[in-house]
Amino acid sequence: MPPTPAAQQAPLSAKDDPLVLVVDDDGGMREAVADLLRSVGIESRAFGSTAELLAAAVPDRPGCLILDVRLPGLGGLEFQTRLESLGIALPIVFMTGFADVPMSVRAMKAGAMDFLIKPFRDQDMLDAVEAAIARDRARRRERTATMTVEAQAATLTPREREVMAAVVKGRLNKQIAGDLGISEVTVKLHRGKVMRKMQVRSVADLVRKAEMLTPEE
Amino acid sequence: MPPTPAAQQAPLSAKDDPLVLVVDDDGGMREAVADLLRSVGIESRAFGSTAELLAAAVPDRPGCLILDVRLPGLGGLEFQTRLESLGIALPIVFMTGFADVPMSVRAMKAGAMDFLIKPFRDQDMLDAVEAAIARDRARRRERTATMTVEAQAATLTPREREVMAAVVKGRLNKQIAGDLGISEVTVKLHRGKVMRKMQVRSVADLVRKAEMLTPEE
DNA sequence: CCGCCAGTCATACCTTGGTTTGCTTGGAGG
DNA sequence: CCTCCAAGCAAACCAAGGTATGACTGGCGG
Repeated sequence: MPPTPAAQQAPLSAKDDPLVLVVDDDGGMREAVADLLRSVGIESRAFGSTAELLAAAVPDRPGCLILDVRLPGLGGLEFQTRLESLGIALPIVFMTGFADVPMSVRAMKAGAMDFLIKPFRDQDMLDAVEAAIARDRARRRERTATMTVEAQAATLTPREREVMAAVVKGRLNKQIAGDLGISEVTVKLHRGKVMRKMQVRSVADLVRKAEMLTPEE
Repeated sequence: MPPTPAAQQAPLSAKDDPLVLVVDDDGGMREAVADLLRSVGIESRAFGSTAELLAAAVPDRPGCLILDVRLPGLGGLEFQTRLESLGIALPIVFMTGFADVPMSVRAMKAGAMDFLIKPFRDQDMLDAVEAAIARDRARRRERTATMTVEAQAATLTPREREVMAAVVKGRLNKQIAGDLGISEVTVKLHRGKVMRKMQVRSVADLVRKAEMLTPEE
């Protein structure tokens, strides 16, 4: 990073450092978890309820959620469902003092990273948090890439989109021209524009990018 | 299916109908589960232990495993790990009379479909089994497709493999020739063979097939 | 009303891709 | 020893991809 002036590196601890959000109605527990995380250099913010968390302006950083299952207002499991319907895919580590098997299974089936019983071993929590952060990092990378491609695809005209779809399907220019009822030159023209707008130089790369656009799976 | 003679449809109940494997040391339980499954038209086989299951010649059909956690010999969870290391990815539905949260969480983290407490509601078991079978079907489809591609790729010579990799990367024939220190005509020759052996007619299809071959993810 | 832009086409030209034919070489296996 | 095959090269040829120039239309917004 030679081009970056050293002076501007001052607020280094941000943006890409993980931030863990802790929700528990027990202040002592919040403290304990925060201390534990701090001991391994992970920053955290604590909330007494899910409402508090939703009200707060949470910075956009990789991280995870540590959630008590038994919470005032809507419980941890309902909150998990709620977050998903809001399109928030932050990995969740549950913790609780009172839990039964069906509850933990439900949480895990809904995608929770872990489900710890209080009192848990520090290392178990740290392992879970570490795994959750790693997953979130991966998810964010994936999301960023997808959004870039979507932004590029958004600049395409309807016709260009049609042509791109056909090219990705492996159709020849000649065939595409026939399908769309236009001349081959025009197809080439659209095709060229697609390649430039999608910022690829080979059909192979175009295929890979196009596959990222709300396709099969 | 007009071309298929009706007479040959006799042994219809096989090959693609689901088969559920039940392992429980309690004979009554095995009976009950088998009856339940039969009531919705799902065939099953019961075993008294994991050893028995391993010893048996299980037909290759879509299905799942219903496993008691507490088993003679190695327990259900260890068996789950064991199956995975054996490359057997049959979805597992656990059931048990005695279980704690950590045990269920461990099972779910290891990929179990569900974890039911005896006595469970019939519908819960049926839902779990249905979901497990659906997953196994999807997995088998995926696996079949991958194996087909792998079989095709296996017929490629080392050189052809190199050329294919380069083509999929989007390299031009000219560049590939330079990279490999051979002439462009030869590259075209290999390239043509690759297209035939992989049974594709467009680079787009080749890219998709190549992506299925032990790539990134 | 005018300009912009998506969309269309033609002509011409060049680059890539792809096949065929024919020939060479070197190693593995019957 | 002879055959088979992966691997290579050349010449010639045709098909497909790609670009540039220039020109026309029709709709939409200022």
